[in-house]
Amino acid sequence: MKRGKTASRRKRATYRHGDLHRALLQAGIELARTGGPDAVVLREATRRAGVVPNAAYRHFAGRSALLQAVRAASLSALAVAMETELASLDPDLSPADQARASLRAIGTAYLRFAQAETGLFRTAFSVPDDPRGDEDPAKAGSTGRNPFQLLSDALDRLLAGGVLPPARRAGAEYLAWSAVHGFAMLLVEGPLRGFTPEERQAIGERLLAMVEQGL
Amino acid sequence: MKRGKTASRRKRATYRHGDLHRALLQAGIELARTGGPDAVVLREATRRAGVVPNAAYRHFAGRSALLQAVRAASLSALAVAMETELASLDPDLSPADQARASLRAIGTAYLRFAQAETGLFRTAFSVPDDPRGDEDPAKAGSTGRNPFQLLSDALDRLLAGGVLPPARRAGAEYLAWSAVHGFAMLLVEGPLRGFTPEERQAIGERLLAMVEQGL
DNA sequence: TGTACATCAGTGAACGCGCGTTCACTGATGTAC
DNA sequence: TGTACATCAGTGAACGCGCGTTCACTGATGTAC
Repeated sequence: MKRGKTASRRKRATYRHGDLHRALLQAGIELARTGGPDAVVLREATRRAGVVPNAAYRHFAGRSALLQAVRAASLSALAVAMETELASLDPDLSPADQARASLRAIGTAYLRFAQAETGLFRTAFSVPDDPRGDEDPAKAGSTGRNPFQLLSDALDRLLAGGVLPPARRAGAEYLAWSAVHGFAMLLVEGPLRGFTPEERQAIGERLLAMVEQGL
Repeated sequence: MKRGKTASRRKRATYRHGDLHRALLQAGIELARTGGPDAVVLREATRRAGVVPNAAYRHFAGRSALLQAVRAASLSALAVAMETELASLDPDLSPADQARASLRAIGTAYLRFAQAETGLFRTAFSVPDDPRGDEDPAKAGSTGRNPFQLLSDALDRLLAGGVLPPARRAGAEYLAWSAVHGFAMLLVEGPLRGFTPEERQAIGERLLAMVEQGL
């Protein structure tokens, strides 16, 4: 039986792998998707790539370098989810309504991503990483903005639309982020795991309303 | 050099330990305090208790049983922190102000605990555990109420004081909890680790104001 | 008050596990002549 | 167009590590007589 190692290594036509860096990253993402950051294990990634364990060291400095790359990919996937949600907004709204809608879209995308891609979500935020001024494009979506920047943009629109008083703009990212992040964490790996989809949806909407109201 | 094992085992006057159950739990709590849930390692706990590894099995079914006990203790410690904060409130306030103050006290205690006892905080919420209807006294504070129940009590007071409209009472726990929990997580093991104490304090206060306003 | 004995808390030794990482190697590839 | 050769991606074997857990044991304690 023992598949994997031997089997997939046989499959390779050539002695060289071809694109091992990519394959390892892909395997790492798959591991994170299933089991979160702790599941990103060097040996398992090489197994999935059909390669001997130490081969990974030609492409990554070590396990933590691989994990780092997987984290960047997770953040990028979240950014893409936000961008997709934003793109679906009605462009004919007034600036103020547009701004409100985009903040909700960011929040909705965040909660959806956390629930649909739990492992990647947990991986994305598993390690400290100050979002202020982080311009790594590997963490961005297709607009080149990372999740934190997309949230900031939405808040800027609220300010411009006259919805958010200037005095409350500074640091508003952290208030909105905290609320949505907390709910996501409680749902995803916390005590609210048992919530039904209906409960999740209902509380999620009320949470976004609370943020909009309370900001 | 090699201290610990030999040294502390020698210290024991009698062949029997005396209160190994307690000692293991205490060691587990200490480990969690320093390194979070993953740091609760059976062998290390027995080492600290000055006992051979398998001795733990007389008192706990296995590692996960020990971790479970440590989690309960962490929740209990959080409940106590909340109770302490509540006890310091001015009793002469109007019911409405009293209610508002107690919700803030709960939130403040939560954020303080997360920052002062990061390891225990992370341990407390590391595993799913539906708070609804969990009456385990090991998770409660000295009033017999666990953290979730203390939050519910505060919201009930807001309702009774006429601050919170009845239609918004149901599920309000999850809105308040999410906001505070999210901020705590981002501070404690997330991207906001780099915040200064001043930033933490300022954003924390605004967050609690947002919840009060937006509920 | 003294002794035999059952209980069971803690011992000592050993397992198998999968991990990250290091070493000296081999052989496919692409480049210089 | 053909050949020698340097490069370096992937191999094979091995480390040391700490973990959770199981086994057959031993000896301190407290109870029954």
